Amino acid sequence: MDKKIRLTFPDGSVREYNSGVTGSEIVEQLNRRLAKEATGIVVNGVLKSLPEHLTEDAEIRFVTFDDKEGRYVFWHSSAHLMAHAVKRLFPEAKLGIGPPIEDGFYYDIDLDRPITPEDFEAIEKEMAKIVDEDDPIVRKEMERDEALSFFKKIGEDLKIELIEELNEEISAYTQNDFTDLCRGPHLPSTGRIGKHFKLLNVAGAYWRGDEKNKMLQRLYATAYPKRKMLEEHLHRLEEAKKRDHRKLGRELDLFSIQENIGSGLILWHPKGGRIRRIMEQFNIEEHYKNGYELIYTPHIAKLELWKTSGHTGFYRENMFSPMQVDEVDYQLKPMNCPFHISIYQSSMRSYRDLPIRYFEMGTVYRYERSGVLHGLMRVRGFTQDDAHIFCTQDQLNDEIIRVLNFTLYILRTFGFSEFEIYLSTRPEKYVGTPENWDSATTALQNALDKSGLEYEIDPGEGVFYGPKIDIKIKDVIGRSWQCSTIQVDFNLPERFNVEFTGEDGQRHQPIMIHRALMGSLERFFGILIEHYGGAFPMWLAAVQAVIIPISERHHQYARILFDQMRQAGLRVEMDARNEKMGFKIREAEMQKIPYMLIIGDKEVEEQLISVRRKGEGDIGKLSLQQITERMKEEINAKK
RNA sequence: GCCCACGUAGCUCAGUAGGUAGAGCACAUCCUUGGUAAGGAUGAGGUCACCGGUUCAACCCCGGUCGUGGGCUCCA
Repeated sequence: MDKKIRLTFPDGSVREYNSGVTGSEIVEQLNRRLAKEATGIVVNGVLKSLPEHLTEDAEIRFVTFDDKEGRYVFWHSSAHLMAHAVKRLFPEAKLGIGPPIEDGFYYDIDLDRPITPEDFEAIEKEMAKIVDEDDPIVRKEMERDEALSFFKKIGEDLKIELIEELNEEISAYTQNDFTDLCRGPHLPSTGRIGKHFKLLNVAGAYWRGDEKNKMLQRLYATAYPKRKMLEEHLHRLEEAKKRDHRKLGRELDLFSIQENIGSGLILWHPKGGRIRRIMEQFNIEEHYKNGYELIYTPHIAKLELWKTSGHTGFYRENMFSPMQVDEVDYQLKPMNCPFHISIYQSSMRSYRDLPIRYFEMGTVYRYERSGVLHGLMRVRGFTQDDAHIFCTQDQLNDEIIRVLNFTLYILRTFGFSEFEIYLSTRPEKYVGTPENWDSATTALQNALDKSGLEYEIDPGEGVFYGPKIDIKIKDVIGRSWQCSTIQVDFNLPERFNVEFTGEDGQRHQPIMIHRALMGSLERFFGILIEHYGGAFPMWLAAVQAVIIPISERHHQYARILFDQMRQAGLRVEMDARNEKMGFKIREAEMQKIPYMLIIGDKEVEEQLISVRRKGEGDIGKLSLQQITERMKEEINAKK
């Protein structure tokens, strides 16, 4: 009855409480502000609801929306709130799962009638009503049979399916007329959620992510404890929309995708083409510096080649259909590797030749299901900065380190500084010997350790032919994109019987590394567009400066400047249109051109140039030589 | 591929109980020669994604196809 328990707080202090005290009670006494903000309590490392009773000595800490765990609770309860509202409006709706996600939460709902954005308001209204009711959210533990009969009674078939597979303790949370199967934890009452929520969109999602299952309607939404936070989040979404590479691609005339050409096939317009050329040139030069040889290979080859490589087996669903030429089947290439191997095999290789590093800007075609295509990010024809390294076992370690450093150098030059790195190890189905896998995995891991970079291990996530390192880059608004991949391959050397002559005069099989740094140029370009919001740094900008003569009598001088700057290798244009200066400046700003060079009477007379920097405004007068130098410095600094 | 939504001028979007369409920007011509984010006038521009059906009549209703978007799944 009067049992006391000792609770340890994060600052190390220890207090005594009556056994059975709840988190809510403790935090009420402790700190009124925290009491308002706390969404849950962590007891000995386990996240729990505030109203749960504590009966043992423990270390405790309260979590708020500022903590990951706190947000989890907040959004989880928000998901229940939304489901509750949906059930009130559509009692026949059946509930799937409704977890918190990165920026909010969703709930999968089985309902014959499609939910449309027009319904959002009604759902939000009902949610607000439930918040006003401030219904206590009560946990109840259930026996399996009890849970089954309860959810059967209320017709929640999908929940039944979940219960049948549950091994842990079964619990449900009830708020007023709504009960949901749930592990929890939750906020103490619906009023604690507040009204700063918003339904964002609705999309189809297969029950349990399996396309053989029924398609449910997934309602996405978000919620925040404060109005301002919700507004900021919505603002971020707006920002992301503004940066959308598909929108910018059109506005800046970089590329297009056209119906009569085909889905997932990119047309690079002149400005996009310029930027691509710069990306390629830089990339190729750096590859030469790093000991690679540039090669070119065809876009199609006999189907037989792809049988040898095994692609017709394990890669079949991603390949375009073969075409017949002179009664022989040919295949559009989905990868470059077999060609690189064929070049390797065009003559005898000695251990003295290794490592051999073949590099290609290889254009490949892959069949992607229509629903997954997305601007430049997911296409059916793309060009990879692809390379294959053939080396000995002894060289593997050094090669991986080289590749890793090279990758990071390239990515950093393009303006990315944050990375997420994953090491994927041997999956259940694999080729090669466990010993080879181990040594290759060790080599990858050693390289990562030496680099001093943080990385995560994805156990069993390797490709069947070898372990790999994937590098994701983070863009300015915090989204991550996978571009680079470094993969060890035990499969192809075996299939093609790739060999070299060793010191001992015997034939040996080299190890093969596949690697792409930017990955797909198309996708990398898309990421760059969004990363820079279309305002490319000088070294990448399609147009680095536009010359703006104020009136026709300045054209002659402007023309001379234009020619000279072009001669100096700068990407300059001249806006000789019959428009006012303000108009031309506005346009240049919107086109995100870094420099505007204004030429009027004063400039002609003084033989100077008025320089306006995008986003900054007038920065004064410079001579042709000064502005040329300034621009070149910026270009060389690649900033 | 699947679910939902969408497809009107180069772009952004109006539009009609079913009677072959409209704005702004962009474009062309003319006027204007203008100092740091939109000068003015006139004009041209559309098989209303495509194919079929219903109807006296379809951009609108119905079916199919293609494409786009949000997701599922997969991945560079």
